[in-house]
Amino acid sequence: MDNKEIARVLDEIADLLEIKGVPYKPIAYKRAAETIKSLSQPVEDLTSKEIMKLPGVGESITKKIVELNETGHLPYFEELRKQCPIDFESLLAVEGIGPKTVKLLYQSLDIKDLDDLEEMAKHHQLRRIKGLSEKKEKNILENIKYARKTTRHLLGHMLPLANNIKEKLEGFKHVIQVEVAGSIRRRQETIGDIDILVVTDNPRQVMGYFVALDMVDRVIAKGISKSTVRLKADVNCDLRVMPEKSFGAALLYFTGSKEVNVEMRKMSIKRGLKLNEYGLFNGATMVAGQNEEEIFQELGIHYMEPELRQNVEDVEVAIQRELPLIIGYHDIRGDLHMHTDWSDGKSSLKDMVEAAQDWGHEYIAITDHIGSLQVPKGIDENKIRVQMKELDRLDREIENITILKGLEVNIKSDGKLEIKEDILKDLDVIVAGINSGYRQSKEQLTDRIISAMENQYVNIIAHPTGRKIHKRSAYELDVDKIFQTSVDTNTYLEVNSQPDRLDLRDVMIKNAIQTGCKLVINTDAHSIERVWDMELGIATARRGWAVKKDIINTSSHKELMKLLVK
DNA sequence: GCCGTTTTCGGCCCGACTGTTTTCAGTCG
Repeated sequence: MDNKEIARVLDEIADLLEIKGVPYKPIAYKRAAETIKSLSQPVEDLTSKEIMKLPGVGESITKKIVELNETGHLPYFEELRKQCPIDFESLLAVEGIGPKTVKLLYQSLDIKDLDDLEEMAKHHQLRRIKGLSEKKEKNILENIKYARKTTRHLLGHMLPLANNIKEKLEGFKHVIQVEVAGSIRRRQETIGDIDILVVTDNPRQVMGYFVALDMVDRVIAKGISKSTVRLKADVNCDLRVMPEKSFGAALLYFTGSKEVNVEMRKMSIKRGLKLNEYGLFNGATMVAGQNEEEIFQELGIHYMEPELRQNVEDVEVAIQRELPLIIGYHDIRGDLHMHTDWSDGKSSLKDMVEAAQDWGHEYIAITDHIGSLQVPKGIDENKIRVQMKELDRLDREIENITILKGLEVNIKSDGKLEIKEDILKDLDVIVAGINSGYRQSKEQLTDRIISAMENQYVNIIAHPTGRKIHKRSAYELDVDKIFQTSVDTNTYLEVNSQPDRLDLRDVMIKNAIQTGCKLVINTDAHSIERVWDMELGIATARRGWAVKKDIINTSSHKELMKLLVK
């Protein structure tokens, strides 16, 4: 069983125990589920002893994980489920419904899923239950609609929207300070809602301004300290007003993650302090709160970059003061995977170069697709020579940026490259990727990538796992083998910055780096606007604990050219 | 069920908001 499935079982056990009213165990199962979810390797590959060492996993849960791995079944879980056969995930997705209400609904009306719930609500059965009411029934009916269509949104789509709202607030006279918090600040690859914090001298005015912004669809709640709106982009946005002296504590708290918050509060208690969204307190005295840095400092632990605030272990590493100095947003000096209208791109060569210059790149590689069945708009082999001359001309014409000549080539299903090799030796950068035949076996796909890496001209493996968020999962690969071959052959694995790819993803990046791999962060941009996706790739690398030296395109042009020789 | 710079037993994050609570439980973040 893979980690996701095991975590799901543990999660559901927690829900089931919660409903039965068992105290504390649900928290334990939830925590274990979180640990398994964030694991960078399959738990199947671990021994019992190793599993037991994982945070939040003890003897009892270890036994259950091993049993699941070995037999695919867990009688303990199946028994619990038989006692209450409820679709928790969908019911708990309804705003305002928690475990207690699920229990109440099940016991009084035998409600097991969203359809049951909607049926009963429509027929005004909920209001008859003691503890519920007409108002609650109406709320539930309204919220079912959102629960049904709630999907998480891509970071790449939400980040510009959040920044736009932030800018509008910054321009409003009563706003003193404003920051985007929540999962966007952690740069999580998908986002549930947008959280924004402000300091203001006039909360009422700010709230009025906020709910009237042109991107707002409707107002869900409007108060002096908190307002929630539904944006036209089909996502909720919360605005909270905080006192200036608490801004850092609030930012820390509203940035999360939840697990990190819980862990930091526990840690504060151990130090005789109390941490909440208003500050860090010693008795009644506030010892820190205006900014995040001073809170970490007072606690005597490493400052945690928002991208590193994922789980309990991150806090533990911060306590040990062993967090790495992760790559910065200005450390990247070039983009080695870009397309133009010579193939399937939308912008001209010159426009792409100028966009890259605007971003601040010192060098870029133009890597148009070779024409093939999959990429009918690709550049044909004769035209490559013409483009090469054009690139040389542009390189001379445009100052302060070096243009490298490259290509993106398809790795065929037999592992060979879809191009005659004699042309490759005249190019600076070869990006190879799988753009067809994802359905092969794990062995075949692994061998395909490995034989591409063994090709003397291939420098970069593009979007190595092929996943597309919300569309398709990563293909099955023997990643250990691929990471090792990457090290052995000086072939670099890409962190692709396209909003729905972000591939390699964070946990994989962490693993690759531990194996000794060097990576490259590329945009794979097909138009000038997408040159700015670089920020998303960097964010992903930061979440994967990458430092500057792990990423080849933090090098100068001169150093880079050495790295591109196999 | 897990865990240990108070602990192998006895705790387990915290505050705000909502609804219907007449003093608080449930939910959320």
